[in-house]
Amino acid sequence: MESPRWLREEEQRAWRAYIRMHGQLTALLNRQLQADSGLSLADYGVLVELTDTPDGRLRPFELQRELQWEQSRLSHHLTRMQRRGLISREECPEDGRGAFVVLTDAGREAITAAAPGHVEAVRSLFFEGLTPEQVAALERLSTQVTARIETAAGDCADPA
Amino acid sequence: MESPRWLREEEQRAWRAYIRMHGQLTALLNRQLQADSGLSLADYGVLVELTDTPDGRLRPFELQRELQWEQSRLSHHLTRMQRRGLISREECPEDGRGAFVVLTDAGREAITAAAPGHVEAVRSLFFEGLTPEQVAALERLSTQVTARIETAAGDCADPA
DNA sequence: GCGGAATGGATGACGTGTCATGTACGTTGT
DNA sequence: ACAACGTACATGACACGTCATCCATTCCGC
Repeated sequence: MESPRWLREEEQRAWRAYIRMHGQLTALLNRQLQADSGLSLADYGVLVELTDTPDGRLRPFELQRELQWEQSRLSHHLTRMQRRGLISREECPEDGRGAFVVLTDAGREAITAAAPGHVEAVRSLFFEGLTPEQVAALERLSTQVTARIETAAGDCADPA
Repeated sequence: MESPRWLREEEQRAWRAYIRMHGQLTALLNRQLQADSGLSLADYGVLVELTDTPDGRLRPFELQRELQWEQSRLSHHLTRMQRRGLISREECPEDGRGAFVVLTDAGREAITAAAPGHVEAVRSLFFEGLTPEQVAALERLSTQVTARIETAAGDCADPA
């Protein structure tokens, strides 16, 4: 505790570069998506998950597991998407507490229209500047960190 | 345009892993910072910039350049930080339009108290899981992408 | 100097995210 | 059977971020 173990200089630089990169990247992606199709990245994520299921319907808790969102964030966001007609909610017969989130036709059209432009933006802003080795390294790095984070979070929630 | 050039599978995986990692990471860092010191990551960023100057004062547009924030976001955030007593605003003598953002004593105390815990969280959640090569690779990758993004953004703002 | 453009900054409206809490239903143990 | 607990989800309050817009001042060409 005496000396709080600052970051080494390379770590500082890497951290700042990373934070800056992510901020710029998501800002641009969000703007592109919003301008071209009226969707946010958050909307896009929800719609992708729904589109990935055969019948375009999921329980909120399944969506939550996939997106790794807070429950209340998801609930609020679904309310807003419902208001805009992108999804609808239905009751769940086999669990009186539960619900279903259902992709509407408008929702399916929106994601279908938005996807090509978004994918193209991700590619041109991000992947086209990287070598395959860098892409592989990024995946490894992200996976390692995520694993580390999840054990850390588990520790404080479930301290055996 | 005919076929919208989807991402390759490795890219898909890397992208999803990256998005997931970043979400979890910032969520945890934000929570830790908030719980331990009542600051958000945004507050922290502003206070760091101010602390990095000799007299703890900056023009808003300088802050904006460093943080790469939207101008109105900065303005709103400064208003909130001012309301909480972390900073104050002063008039700028040599430019009648301008202003100064000044670190208050409370602001300096807050960042001083918050920094060790935050740095430790960044280290333990992020850097301790990575090799020096990975850190270096991350910095290169981030720098490359940022450069790419900035030329792209420049292009559409200033199309010669 | 004067009119127009550019710059520094603030603000209101509105969508978004978090925390704390509420509610209703299911599950489990006795 | 019923109390206790857990799970699925919603909600209100409030902080945060973006967009469009506004105001004041400075800069620049004439």
